[in-house]
Amino acid sequence: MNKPDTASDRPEPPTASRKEQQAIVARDRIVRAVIDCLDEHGYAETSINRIQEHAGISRGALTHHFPSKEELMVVTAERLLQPTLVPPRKGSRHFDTAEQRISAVEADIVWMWERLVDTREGRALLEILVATRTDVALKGRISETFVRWNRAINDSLAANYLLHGLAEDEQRELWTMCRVFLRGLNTQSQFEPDHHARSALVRSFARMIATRFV
Amino acid sequence: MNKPDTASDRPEPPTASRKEQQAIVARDRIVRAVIDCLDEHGYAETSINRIQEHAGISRGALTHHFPSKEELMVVTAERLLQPTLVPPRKGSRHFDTAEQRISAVEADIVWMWERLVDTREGRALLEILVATRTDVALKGRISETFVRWNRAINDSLAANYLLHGLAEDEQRELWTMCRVFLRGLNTQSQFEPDHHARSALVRSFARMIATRFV
DNA sequence: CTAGACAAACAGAACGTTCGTTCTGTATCT
DNA sequence: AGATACAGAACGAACGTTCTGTTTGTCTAG
Repeated sequence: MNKPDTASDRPEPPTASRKEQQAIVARDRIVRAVIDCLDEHGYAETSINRIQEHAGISRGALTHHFPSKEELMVVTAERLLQPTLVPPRKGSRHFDTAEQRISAVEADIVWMWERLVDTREGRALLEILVATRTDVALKGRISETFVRWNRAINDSLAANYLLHGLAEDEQRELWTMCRVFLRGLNTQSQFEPDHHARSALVRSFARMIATRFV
Repeated sequence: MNKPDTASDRPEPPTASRKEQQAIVARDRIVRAVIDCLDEHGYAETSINRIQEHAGISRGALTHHFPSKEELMVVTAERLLQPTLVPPRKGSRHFDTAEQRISAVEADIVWMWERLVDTREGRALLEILVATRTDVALKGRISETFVRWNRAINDSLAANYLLHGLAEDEQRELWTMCRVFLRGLNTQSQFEPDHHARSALVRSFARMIATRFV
């Protein structure tokens, strides 16, 4: 119990013995299965049985790596928040004209939608988010992670755009609006089944937000 | 099975016999219990047992009125979409100045958040929406209802604001953005637990949207 | 270098609980 | 009388957890 903190998910910190690597691979397979199941069947129907079958792993192996379902969801949530959630910088971020800056922001918002939100991972995260709202045990385990992530992502995004004309608070607010909107759009498919219509909505929204970046 | 279509939820169409009223009251109690359970415990934990206990009704009575859980969710979803989801008209909707119009739209968006989305009913609807995404049986029963509601609500909102300077398509798009944003905000509490911060975000968003109503 | 103790990885049976549904029976209104 | 409202027991299936084995690397004493 004197290990660093949580179990390591990254391939090799110092060295990884064969047994450790084996465990890492298994844990990875399981977490991926959880993400797939959440996306395909939703939180309510993501049972241990289903995860086990989808991961192609025995019941014993699953319970060995994750003693409880709660543990499974906590680790999955952390995994889903792990990737860099900031659009990649393409060249310099110093823009000469306002129109250049607007286009860049617009493209980044569309990128967020296509690469982060409207994906297996994005939908899986939504399932966990909604479930966490009412599951007090789960909330106690990961709510702090969510709050910290929220602060970190706002800082990263603000740092990504060097604007002197717009207060940092306002920038953070605009990016928060983006995330909220895109998350809401993940549930809009019930009302608007046409995928193109939703994409068009993203573009309109992106343009509206982008023009606020003076 | 030759009844109109679905069971009636409205109090009295022509006359209501004592037995009919009794049934209506029971059904209403049950649907309210479902809404409360969805809000408090989420979709996954809204079991028949819990609903029955919360409604203060026997198991037999529950299964008598709603033979299956799916039926229960369908009726609840229809109930949640039933109320007028358009802000009440306050006086005339003909505005002299642009600033008046902006203020009116802004106030209406805040009204939607406070009275429709950030409520028991709003959260319950979100639970059903998310569950419906992956539950094919449920989807088959209510997806058409969602689509029709979406069209109807856009028409109502557009009709509520007599604008000649803005194309109707653009108005519908703006209102859709509002609904998507507010729905997404219902899941934002995990990232931003401070209720005041979220309210402030609504006001900022409302102002941004309102200024688009030229 | 290797024998062997030990812990970790894995397999699967068994646990009690809860799920949603079905069934039989009783009271009440039409 | 007959249908409807209600009550509650009983059902098998599925849930998440706990348990007992078996295999397989790892580490150390000799």
